[in-house]
Amino acid sequence: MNKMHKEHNLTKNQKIIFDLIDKSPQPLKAYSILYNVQKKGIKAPLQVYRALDKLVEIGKIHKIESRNAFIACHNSNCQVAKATAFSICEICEKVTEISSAGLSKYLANFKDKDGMKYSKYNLEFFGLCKKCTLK
Amino acid sequence: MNKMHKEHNLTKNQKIIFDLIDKSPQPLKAYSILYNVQKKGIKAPLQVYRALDKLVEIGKIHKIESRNAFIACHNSNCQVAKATAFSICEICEKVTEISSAGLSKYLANFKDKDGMKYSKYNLEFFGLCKKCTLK
DNA sequence: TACATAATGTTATATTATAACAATAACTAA
DNA sequence: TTAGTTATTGTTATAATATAACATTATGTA
Ligand SMILES: [Zn+2]
Ligand SMILES: [Zn+2]
Ligand SMILES: [Zn+2]
Ligand SMILES: [Zn+2]
Repeated sequence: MNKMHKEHNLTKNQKIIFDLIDKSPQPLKAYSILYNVQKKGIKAPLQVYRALDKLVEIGKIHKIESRNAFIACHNSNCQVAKATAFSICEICEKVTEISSAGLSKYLANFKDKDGMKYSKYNLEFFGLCKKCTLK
Repeated sequence: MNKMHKEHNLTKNQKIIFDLIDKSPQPLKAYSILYNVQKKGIKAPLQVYRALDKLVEIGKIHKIESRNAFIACHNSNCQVAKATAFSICEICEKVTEISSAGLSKYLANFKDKDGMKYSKYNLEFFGLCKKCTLK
């Protein structure tokens, strides 16, 4: 396998599943992924979930928790899935990863009154996207 | 009970389920709730989910999305479940609702580059609580 | 009253996710 | 190289989370 790239060397299943998610304009759910990759030999839910777990772990995809769905990371700053923010349209379900230096900085530095130390966060904003606002 | 909330007259099932969640020191999952209220005559998952949906809608409880679990609101500022923030310990799973005027203000005013208008957000911080840090 | 709305009870089913175990592939170090 | 180790895969079964559909009962309101 080609080792020239510094990117993670995805395995066969991981690559099949990442490519599908990466091409999708909206988040995909696990069983929809399964249905779409069955022609490529991935037959069981666990094969999908294992690839998803790994892809989340290395930051290639993110899970949209409120939707149980997965989206490819398009934010080059975000090597690992430890600081994520998304906007979600409640009508058309369009999801966009938010890339804001100000927001990242604010949240990375946030400290609560108990002095708890945070290593990770996930933020989901909900509202109407531009398109749906005009309707 | 928190009187800052607008008083909703909870129905019988809603009250049984809210009381259970309110007394719990940690978030409860739907089927654990079901198990615990069966002696009070609530027999089916749907009875639990319907009460949970309503309680979330009126802001008496919140769903911790990353855990599929429910916690009572102890934040008097939080009339409705439109602006929520939690800290979650990744070892002991202790969850605390964050009440920070600065954070609320920052997030309520946040605007992304597409000019999307947000009506709601949910933020989950992950890390180690004080107790687990000392171990 | 009569109508509308909300909540309940019940059965069945859909959706999301993991357990357990055997086999293979890939990586590491003597 | 070769054995030991770890990661990944394949497979079957099952657990955990959540909703559909429909009949009934309670509550609010004109
Ligand atoms: Zn990202
Ligand atoms: Zn939209
Ligand atoms: Zn609250
Ligand atoms: Zn802890």
